[in-house]
Amino acid sequence: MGRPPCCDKVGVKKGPWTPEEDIILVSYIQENGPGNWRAVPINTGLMRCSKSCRLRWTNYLRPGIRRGNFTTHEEGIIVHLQSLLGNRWAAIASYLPQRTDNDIKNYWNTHLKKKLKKQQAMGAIFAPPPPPSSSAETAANLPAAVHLDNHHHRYHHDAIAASSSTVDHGCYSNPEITQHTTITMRRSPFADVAADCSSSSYASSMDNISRLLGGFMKSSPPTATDVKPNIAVVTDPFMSFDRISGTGAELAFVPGVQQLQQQPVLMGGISYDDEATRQQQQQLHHQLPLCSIEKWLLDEAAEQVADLMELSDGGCSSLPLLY
DNA sequence: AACCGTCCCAACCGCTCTCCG
DNA sequence: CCGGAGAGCGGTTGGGACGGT
Repeated sequence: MGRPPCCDKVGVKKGPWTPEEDIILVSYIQENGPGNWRAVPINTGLMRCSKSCRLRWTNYLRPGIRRGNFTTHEEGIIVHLQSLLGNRWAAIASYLPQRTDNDIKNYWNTHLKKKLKKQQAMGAIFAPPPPPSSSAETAANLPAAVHLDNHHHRYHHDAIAASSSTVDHGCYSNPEITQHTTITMRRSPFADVAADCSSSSYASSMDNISRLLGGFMKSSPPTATDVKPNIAVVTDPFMSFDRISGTGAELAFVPGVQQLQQQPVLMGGISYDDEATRQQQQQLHHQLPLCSIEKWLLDEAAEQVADLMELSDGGCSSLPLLY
């Protein structure tokens, strides 16, 4: 233990970021892409530690961040995922690419926790809802009305997290599978440029500094079209919950529609185009019943994929990106 | 108007994970 | 395999905004 905090150095500035600092940071990332955070303060002259730069970028400056009030739909997703995954905010955030884990965490701590407590006190405990396909009935049962305003959902499932979560949700009936398997999906820092940002504070009023810098996406960071070939759309919704032995496997998927491109799903250096592997995974799926929350999410995902396709057809430049 | 308490969120802290030599 | 460095994640906090008295 004991590595000294990176921000303990003398001369390292703390506290709120100024617009000038933001612009410097964004300009640098525009040129060099995100990553290698250690080099950022050195090369930019920012008196900030690398961590602070990364945080500022991921939580505030990166394109596509949606600010402002959470929709009831987003609330619903957060509540369900929290019960499923526990306080794994990064995992939850991967379902809401326009929101940062920090935002979700804050929203949970300041709003949803209270809201749930209140509801529980009133005896109205959130129960896993039936799939939304049952329309009006479903809407009544959901903690929040479902508005499909988030077009770019990617679905993340972490079986380990779910099974080891302190929240006993009772979704997984096969402990052997849940114990040894994991899937991790990460949102791209470049995803969802087309988010509509409503904002009020400094940084929000800047509407993301990146927007001020018109051609932000022009250089090294992967663009939507750059990355698009790595997105595999999986027809079988069960595919989406692949259980792969080991850790660190990353799989991109959008369940419920035809495969858009015949590309291997290559995430984190692991390719899933191998047919034998695929079949093994499918076998695992069929051993593993989905809980209602997962079903709900999958059904919802199918609808969102339709939105997604519409968007991409409609010339939207910000398809979900994965890395 | 001044004070006080509460709320909210951006940012920090510290731990864990992952990668690489 | 091991250790160090960097990156990522979740919990916590500081302080500004806001509302009530």
